Amino acid sequence: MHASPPRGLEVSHRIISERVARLELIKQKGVEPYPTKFSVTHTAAAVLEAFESLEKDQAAVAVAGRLLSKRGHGKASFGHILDRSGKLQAYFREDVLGPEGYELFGLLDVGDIIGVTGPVFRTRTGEVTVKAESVTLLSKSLRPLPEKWHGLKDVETRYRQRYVDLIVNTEVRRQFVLRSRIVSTIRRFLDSRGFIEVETPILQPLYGGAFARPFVTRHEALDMQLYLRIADELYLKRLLVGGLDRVYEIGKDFRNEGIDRTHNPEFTQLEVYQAYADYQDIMDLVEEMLVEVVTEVHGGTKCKYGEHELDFARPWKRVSYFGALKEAVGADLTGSSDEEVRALCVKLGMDVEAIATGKKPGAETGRAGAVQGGERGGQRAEARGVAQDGGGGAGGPVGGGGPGGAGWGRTMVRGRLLDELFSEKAQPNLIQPTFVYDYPKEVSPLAKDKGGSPGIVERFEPIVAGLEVGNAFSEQNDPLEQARQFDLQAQARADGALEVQPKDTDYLRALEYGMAPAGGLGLGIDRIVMILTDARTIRDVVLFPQLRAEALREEDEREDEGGSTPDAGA
RNA sequence: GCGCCGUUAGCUCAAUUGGCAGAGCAUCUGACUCUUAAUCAGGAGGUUGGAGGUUCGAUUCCUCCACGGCGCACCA
Repeated sequence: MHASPPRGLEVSHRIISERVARLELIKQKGVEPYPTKFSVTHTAAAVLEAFESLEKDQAAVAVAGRLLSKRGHGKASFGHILDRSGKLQAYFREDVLGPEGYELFGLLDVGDIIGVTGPVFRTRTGEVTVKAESVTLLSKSLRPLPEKWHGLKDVETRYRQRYVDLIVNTEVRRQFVLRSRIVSTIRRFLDSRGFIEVETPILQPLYGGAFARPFVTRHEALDMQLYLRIADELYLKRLLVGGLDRVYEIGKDFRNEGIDRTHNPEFTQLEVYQAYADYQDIMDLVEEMLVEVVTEVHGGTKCKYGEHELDFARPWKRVSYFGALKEAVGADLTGSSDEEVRALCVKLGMDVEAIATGKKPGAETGRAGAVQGGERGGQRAEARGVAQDGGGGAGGPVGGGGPGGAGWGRTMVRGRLLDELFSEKAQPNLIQPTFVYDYPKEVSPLAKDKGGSPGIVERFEPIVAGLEVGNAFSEQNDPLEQARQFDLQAQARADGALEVQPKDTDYLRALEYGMAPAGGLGLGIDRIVMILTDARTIRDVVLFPQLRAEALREEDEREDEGGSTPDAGA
């Protein structure tokens, strides 16, 4: 499907007209082409499974699905039908169906949805087949399916018309079934541990819990502006205050940012909060949960992703943030000064000034891709906002004109450079499932300080195949400290940092009642599904990825179709 | 937002240096009662994504536009 549909439509229109003509013939025969119901006894897979006994008993089965192929041989034909479980061959004979029945079969097109009843047998070539004693048209198809051999490859059409993609590309179908199993396994895992699934507002008067520009919408009756949530975090932690000690939510977050191979504007995120736990407990939780998920979909802890053979077996590698950095750049930057970090970056050929001022060309890459779905609450991001003291975008909190690329404040350069170093040098090497823990405080203001380690917070990210798939920490539950962080953010906001969330005074009020110590986690479901289904782009694990509007000329098509009526089937 | 690449029949793809736009599958007609990329014979199907330009002549070269892919930026 390309922008304008022109000539091609004339042809497809011809094929459609032929099918419409056959549809009319079917109606003239008194056959209802769109009946309401068909009683199915077996799926295709069930027939294959139970073949031996079905054949012995000569039991008639009733199967239904889409007719994928027709191979006519005069007074007999073969065809395959596809249902939710797979494909099954059917055999149609005139002497069984009768002249009327066989004639009706002749009016069927590949793509029609039909029901077939009859006994099963094995053909001379060994394929389990239903011998049709009756055929029922269940839905007439008017559009031709893509070619049987090469299938549908055009990615644009595959995304725009996912329904066609799902019909003809079995691998795509399998992938989305797997996605569903991954999510249900996660639910089962958490449910069995006493977590309850909750639903918090998607339409929010104040957005928060991450550092991102939101989508803005409007409630007419209330006459107020609302935002689509960018994270669930602040609402879920309110529930901890309320005494729901183990909660989780799986839902869509919306971030008004660029689209690329790892970012869709709406994406699915799991957030989990467990009272009386810290980030170490959450690490265990993540390990155990993913082992269960991977085992469910792959039958073991191993999984291929691109060139890599991943193994999710416990225990995962655990490496501190500065340890990973040291391994990557050969220098221990723990407690390093701004100048030391800067000097190292210069030595490594990084454009320090550009990074520091937020204008670096062509860097900052690793982190970007990493987090969709991965990073929960955006602790780091908030930190960033806090640090911004200059430069960037002007205007209101939302929807201002600028790109939001405010310059990095002098106080924040170290954190920014560290992050850059980590994304560029350390993260890409972390292929096997790894926990990177103990992050610099500069980039994690909602996490709790690590006792005895100034400047470090209790936070970790699970990294798989070089991608951040989540973000977790021991939650900040000191209301006064949290208020200080909010005030710092307000400062950054005033300085023009578009992505910084507004101060959420109700959230602070909640914390003031007292929130149990807790560990929290955000896990990017899309990212997890990508890894477990060996998908290269997020669009392959999102059923209907966001695309620009298609130039559909529906009216024109309709008019054209009304035109000539080919001699087909007459 | 920027750069590069792409868009040819319903689908998958060809087309020498600018010289009559092709194939396979699908479709249509005919034959065929165990085929399975069924087979055999015959036919139809195109304003090469859109609009301009250069040229005797444009799928091919140039400009603009639309959509997509990749990269960058943004961001998670």
